[in-house]
Amino acid sequence: MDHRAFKAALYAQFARVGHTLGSPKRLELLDLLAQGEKTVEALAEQSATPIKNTSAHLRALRQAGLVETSREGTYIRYRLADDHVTALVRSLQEVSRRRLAEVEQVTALYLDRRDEMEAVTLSELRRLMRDEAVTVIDVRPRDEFDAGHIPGALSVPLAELGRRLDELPKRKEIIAYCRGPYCVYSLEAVTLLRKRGRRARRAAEGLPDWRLAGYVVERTLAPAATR
Amino acid sequence: MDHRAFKAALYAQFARVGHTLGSPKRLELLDLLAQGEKTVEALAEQSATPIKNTSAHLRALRQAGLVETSREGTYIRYRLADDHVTALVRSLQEVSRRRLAEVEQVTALYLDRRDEMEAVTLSELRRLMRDEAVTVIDVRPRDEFDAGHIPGALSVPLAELGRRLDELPKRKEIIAYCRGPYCVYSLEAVTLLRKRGRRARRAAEGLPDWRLAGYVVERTLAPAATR
DNA sequence: CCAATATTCTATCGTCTCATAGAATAACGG
DNA sequence: CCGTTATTCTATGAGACGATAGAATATTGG
Repeated sequence: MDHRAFKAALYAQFARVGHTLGSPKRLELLDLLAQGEKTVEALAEQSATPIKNTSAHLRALRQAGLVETSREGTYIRYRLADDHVTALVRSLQEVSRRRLAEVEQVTALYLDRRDEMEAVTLSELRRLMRDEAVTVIDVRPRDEFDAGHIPGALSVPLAELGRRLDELPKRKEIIAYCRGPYCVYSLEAVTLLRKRGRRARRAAEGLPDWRLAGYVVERTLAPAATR
Repeated sequence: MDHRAFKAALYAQFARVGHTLGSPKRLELLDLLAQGEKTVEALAEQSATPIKNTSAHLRALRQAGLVETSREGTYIRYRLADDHVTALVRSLQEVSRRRLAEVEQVTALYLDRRDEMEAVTLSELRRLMRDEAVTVIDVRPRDEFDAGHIPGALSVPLAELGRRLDELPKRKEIIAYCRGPYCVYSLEAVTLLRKRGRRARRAAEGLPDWRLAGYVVERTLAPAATR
């Protein structure tokens, strides 16, 4: 085996992984899976994609070694193969953000820029929590909270936030976090909270980023209901 | 613009970058560019690809925002858009390595496993250099050395190593580094050095990784000859 | 302004990929 | 062991992509 053949084989393998990152749906699935393992059904619903397509994409991801499966009754659960996959996806997003003006345009259309400016970094958040200066809420679906959350955070899924406002202290500032830098749950939570007269900001990143930063992640013991 | 449309647009942009990572040649070009800027001609030669193909791939990379160009006389120089791109490529390689048994098989065919075991990590290397315990040689082509190298390292391109052995101290251990974890220059250098009775090891990673680790990189002032 | 050089642009053909439909498989509940 | 549910496998047509050939562009030097 000579130089060229070696290089070609090597880069062919890298490209195999790279190729699976070339589809919007697959990237969305990876982002969802970064929140914790999920069934095909849940992934299909949360990505608004037919189950058959979802299954096909998941197969591609598995063949590239990015995700793994395990069976639980008639359900099959998918999860990321390891944290390096999360890091890879985030790295891709980071490069995209810096390089593609389009992403800025797209996000500007949806995300209010002022909210972004006020976002709390994870290290700041950590300090604020240590000082008990803030109330932190996790506005993701409950199963994602159960699969892993910031210790001390309250699970208040976005859908429940409106009717559970009383549970939250009135004075302390509230920090909402969700899936990641491009997840809009925390943004909507902040908007709602402010409308109701609370002081609130969003975290700049989400739970997967917290994990990647090496901070402690807590799990709810009783395994979550599916979904 | 609603949730789904926003997400779709966002992930479409990420996928645009991801897609360009799906071709072996493009990944190879990115790896080469991580060593410093190069002309199309140099890239074509070093990747053993026709210029036309190289140009086409470079165009794809530029459209995705991963590389930038500048003109210098009749030559056009390409360079990575920023260090995040290097990090992305390394992240991809890391995930590939962990996940694809094939990469291990491929590398095992070419890289001698024992050499890998003895590789010096960059932080170790840094310590050894501080103590002046080793001689460090950069076995990449000289233009890559000029574009950026470990301070204190000697430029000894692999092709010149055989006839320049006298320049290297006889007692001190020699550490060779090159382009990155999968570059074979340093491996071949170590093999040659040992054959000639020197104590030698390779660095586990290359110059781009040194840069990413945040260590100081030195440049040769007189801009290198092309190539 | 013309020739030479480096590079890109445009167009073509074969190949790969995607979405998706229909059939198949695997585990559970009765 | 049979029906049900969750999921995968197989097959197919439309479209996208890669390698590459030929024409075009931009800069330099005369």
